[in-house]
Amino acid sequence: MHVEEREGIILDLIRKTGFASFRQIDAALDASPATLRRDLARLEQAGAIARVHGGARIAGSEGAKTATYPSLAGVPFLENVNLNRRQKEAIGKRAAQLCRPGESVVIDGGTTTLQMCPHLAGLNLHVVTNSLHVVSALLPQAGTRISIPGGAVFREQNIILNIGPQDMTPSIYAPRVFLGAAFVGPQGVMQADMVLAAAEHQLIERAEWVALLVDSSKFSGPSGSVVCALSELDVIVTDDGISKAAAEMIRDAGVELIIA
Amino acid sequence: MHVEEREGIILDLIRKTGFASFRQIDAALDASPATLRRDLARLEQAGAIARVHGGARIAGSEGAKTATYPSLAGVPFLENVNLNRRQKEAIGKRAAQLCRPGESVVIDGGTTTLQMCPHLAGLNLHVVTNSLHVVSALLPQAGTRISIPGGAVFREQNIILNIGPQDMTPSIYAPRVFLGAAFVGPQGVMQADMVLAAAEHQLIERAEWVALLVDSSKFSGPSGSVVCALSELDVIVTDDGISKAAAEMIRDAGVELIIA
DNA sequence: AGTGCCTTGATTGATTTTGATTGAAACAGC
DNA sequence: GCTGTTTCAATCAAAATCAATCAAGGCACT
Repeated sequence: MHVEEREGIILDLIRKTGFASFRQIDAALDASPATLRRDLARLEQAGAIARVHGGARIAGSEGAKTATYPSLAGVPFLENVNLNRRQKEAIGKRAAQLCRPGESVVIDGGTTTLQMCPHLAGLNLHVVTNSLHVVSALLPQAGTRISIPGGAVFREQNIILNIGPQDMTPSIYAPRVFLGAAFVGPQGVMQADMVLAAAEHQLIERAEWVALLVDSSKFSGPSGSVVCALSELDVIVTDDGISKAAAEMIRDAGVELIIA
Repeated sequence: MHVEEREGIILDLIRKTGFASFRQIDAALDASPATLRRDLARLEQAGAIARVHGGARIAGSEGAKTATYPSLAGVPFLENVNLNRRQKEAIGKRAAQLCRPGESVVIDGGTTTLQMCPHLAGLNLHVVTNSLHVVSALLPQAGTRISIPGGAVFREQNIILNIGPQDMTPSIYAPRVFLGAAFVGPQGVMQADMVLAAAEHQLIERAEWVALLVDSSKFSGPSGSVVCALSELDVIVTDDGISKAAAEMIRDAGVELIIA
């Protein structure tokens, strides 16, 4: 565990709700309190956070004493990359095994689906994505063909979205889709924000097979904009932290459940 | 095992996740730590990576503190970026002045046109581009809208090219085009490679106004695939190294010549 | 073969990071 | 106010990492 890695996780923790107690940070990271305090001191020095007795909060939010809601809207999603990173990596690796060499797949944007990318080298896939992060991650893989839909770039979500009447051109259509999501509940798959929900809807509306990649924390939490119903999915890949109730809900909807 | 081979493996390792610890690198390569440290020092000197205690990460991504956009930093561009850099910067800056606030423009890929990007902040432009590098450069500019055509990503050139029958969707059409080129001669504007030539042809075929950005070295050299005739251009922006003969050729073709 | 140059690997000591300990400071309850 | 508990900061020793130096080996060229 290195300095930057720890600082990234700490920042993610703090940005998640605007505040993180020292105990939370200590529980999340495997390092001595002294080291964590030094990390906090560095981050404070850099102006990224403001320390208070017992924890730290986002710098520049002095006025907002009231609890801020966990909001993904407007927050560049890369900040969540380090959250539950271990699980996301496992899920991404497992999901990559679902790919068949040479086929065409759609990879949605999101921090979990992004973790598939390192494991796709050598499969000679044709990847269709609307995520600039995915494009960036796949560029070094010489054997992977990349196609993207045209449209406007939305910088908060770092996705490309065609908001006109046209949809993805048929020439870059791929039948199998790997989807990410912010929350999953009985109402279906959800995204934190309408733009993302619309983007994902574009991706799956003509799909023949849809896999959802989510870490188990996504099965509880606030809700958002509905992308699709659970029954529209074929597979869900998640980690072993999933509750029995959630697993049952998934099976009841007729969706295959894979624990990475 | 040669130097370049090792450096390539190290770079791949680092690009895989954006960071690689020294132990990982040491485990992956059969060379002494001293040699690997020398490799890292060279790569850092070249600006490809940034070393931190315990490892190294991609240059330009300042940890999780600021890395919010997908960065193409570290993605191989043409070696040309630093070639005639002074001139290219001047040309880019001058060409940016040709933009009118709020308008829609097309910016072609290439090392010269790329130099326009830093000067476009605040103009509230709508930029249409097929270059991933341009997208990357414009992402931090909050006021600049970015649109891209759909299609396949060509990694050598880092451009998006629609090779199907469809062309750029009308909704992201922009009438004024800033073009780059590899070579300019009496036969017209040329690119070193057919893919690039085809991409640029797509860009200008419906343009109402075309500016060509080239440093003066481009007026002599080998030729390539023709993109368009000189007479199809409206403006050429170049540096003061241009020869009298070339300047005359341009004026004879009825094209305005701007020396940056 | 001999020379000079470059790359590599090993050794050493310096620097950085880390975890534990201790005393000071802040907080909560009475 | 006062006291017990928690949190914080400073210090120190151990471990890890880094940089500098030097000798050995490879390669081109004479």
